[in-house]
Amino acid sequence: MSRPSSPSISQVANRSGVSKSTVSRVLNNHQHNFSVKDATRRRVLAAAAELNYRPNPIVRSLSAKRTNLIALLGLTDFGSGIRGGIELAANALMHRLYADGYELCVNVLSPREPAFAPPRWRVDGAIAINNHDAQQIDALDRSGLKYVTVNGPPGPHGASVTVDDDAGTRAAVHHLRTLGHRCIAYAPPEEYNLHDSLHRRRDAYARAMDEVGLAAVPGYDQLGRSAFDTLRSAVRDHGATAVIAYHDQIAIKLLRAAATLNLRVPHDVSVMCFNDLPPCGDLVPSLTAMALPNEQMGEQAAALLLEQTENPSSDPRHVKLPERLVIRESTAPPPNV
Amino acid sequence: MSRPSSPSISQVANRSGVSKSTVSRVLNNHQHNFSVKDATRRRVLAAAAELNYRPNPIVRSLSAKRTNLIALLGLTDFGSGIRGGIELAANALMHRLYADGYELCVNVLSPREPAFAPPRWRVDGAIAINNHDAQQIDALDRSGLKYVTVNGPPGPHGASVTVDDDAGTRAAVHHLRTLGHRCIAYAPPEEYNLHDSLHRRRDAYARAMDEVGLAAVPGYDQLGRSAFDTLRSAVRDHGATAVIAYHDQIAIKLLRAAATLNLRVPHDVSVMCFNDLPPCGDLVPSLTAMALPNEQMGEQAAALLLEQTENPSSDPRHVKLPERLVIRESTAPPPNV
DNA sequence: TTGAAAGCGCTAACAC
DNA sequence: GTGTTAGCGCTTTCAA
Repeated sequence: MSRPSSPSISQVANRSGVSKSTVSRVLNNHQHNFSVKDATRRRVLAAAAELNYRPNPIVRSLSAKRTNLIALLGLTDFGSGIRGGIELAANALMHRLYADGYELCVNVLSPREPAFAPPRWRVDGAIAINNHDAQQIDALDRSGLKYVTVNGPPGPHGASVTVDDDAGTRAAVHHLRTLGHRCIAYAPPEEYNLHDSLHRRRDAYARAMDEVGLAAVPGYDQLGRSAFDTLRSAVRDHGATAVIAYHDQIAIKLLRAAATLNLRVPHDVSVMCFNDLPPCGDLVPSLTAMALPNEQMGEQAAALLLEQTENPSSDPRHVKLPERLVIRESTAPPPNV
Repeated sequence: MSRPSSPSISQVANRSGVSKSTVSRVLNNHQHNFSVKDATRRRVLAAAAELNYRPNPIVRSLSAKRTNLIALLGLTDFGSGIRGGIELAANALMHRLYADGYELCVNVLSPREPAFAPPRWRVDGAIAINNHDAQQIDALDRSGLKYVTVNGPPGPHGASVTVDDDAGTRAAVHHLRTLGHRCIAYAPPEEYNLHDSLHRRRDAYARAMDEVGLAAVPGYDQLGRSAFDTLRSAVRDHGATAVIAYHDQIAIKLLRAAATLNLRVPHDVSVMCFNDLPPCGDLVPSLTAMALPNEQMGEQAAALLLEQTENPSSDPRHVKLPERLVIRESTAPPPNV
């Protein structure tokens, strides 16, 4: 309950024999209407270093115009033991922002807090990750804060970084078609989720199949079915020789379902998935995957946000990043070729 | 850059026609030296509700004695795309604290920030997750803050929740021994990490083998070797018929190594691992695992911390939670039985 | 080139 | 019962 003993700006001021204002101005490198004698600056910097002084970024935000704080929104829990690529994006993002002199602040975590509510302290911008729809970020959008959505639909006034699931799906279908497959199924996740990739990939599949003159295998739009049922229906009832899975987790279940059904992968049926995360490459057979550009998403998000905060009048940009086909063991020509 | 428009306590005060203090006292349910007319209380609550007022928890911590904030320390990045169980612990912890009226606050994230530095705003307690050693939490320990370490060694003045790797390892060896195995290897992770489980499990393995009169298979203490090399050496050079893996990730690589070496699991070699996380149960073969009590760790951590904060003179407690054997397909009697 | 003082949102000690 | 005021750590006017 005791006050954390980290040094305050007053202590630095005392130690260096100047006022708090001067300390603040020196440490923040103020140029406007301000200059210091070199000796003073050095004394201040020395005192700060000796005390290991670090300003409290949130207190600073009480009064400062610019805070160098970027809020990371959308983190309402720590994951469910199932990890997605978004962590990789968040890491890349953090490092990029840091390089530009910003810090990332994560909202206080509480089940009661709305997921994308702008923070209650002042920040220079916000990143909304994995928002399901545009409505979810309504409050953020109306706050006037500059923001970017990452891997979710953009809001009216924000920039966005998304992933080109359309092209990715087309490339996936193309890959399988080139191998000789003519009956290609799509496996939605076993469990509902609200992320828009759920619809995006499903619809992209239907479109891509249509484009190349193949019929979508029934069941592709059926949610809540087990991987086992999806695979059995696709292969046994509809003659599918390949399955594109919504993500790696469902693909792993498909591999197991195949084993149970005495189907060899890829000999009897090819399996591939979106999102190339561990352990995709280590499975037997290793999984062909449409890799998502996780790190690039983070970097782009940081870049787009900085554009906005540093040039407030610029129009928010929308970037769509390509996915990348990683061919491994789980896809091969169909049995009858 | 514009100030987020979230309402301040002054606005609530204006709207309800009372002073800020009264608003504060009503909303914080003060009892000591304070009572309100019911009409006033209702007006305040109504105004707060209408404005959707939420106090800024960090600003509150500037002056409040008690903040109802618990700091979560140790989160320096968002993960590496590889799942861990600690997220499950953190979730359980958050919900438990929330139920008791606390909120969790995550430090501002920055690569420059020391991992376990106590926050620079006032909190009622702290949780340090996955600390590697006691030294890492030195600053925290000296701060006088009440804290718990979760899944890491305790500090001199803090409570701790750990996992009984010793008993777990013994149970793993017992399981395999009961199946008939006499030559049981241990596979350390491919990549170095600093977490103390690295030594704990390795040493526990050596001890457990010793206790039942079996010889530890050489290589168990060799870090940085690939799963493939570990398995080949254990099976080919030393006749191992079973391998206990440090975690699920290395176990998955062992499965692949086995396939490459034309070893069937579990027919030729049994594989099991610590940490039962997805996709352990979905692999082919599904992995026998020593499950870690992730959620319980979180709950216990919250409980131990609350004990400390609510009864500051009580001695910090140390809880060690049991692991649980989950038998699946990847372990079976050795080939020659 | 620097300091004093006000103020950010909130709580707590002290009035009345 | 309720208001007034000081102060938490920091930045930013305004003065000098």
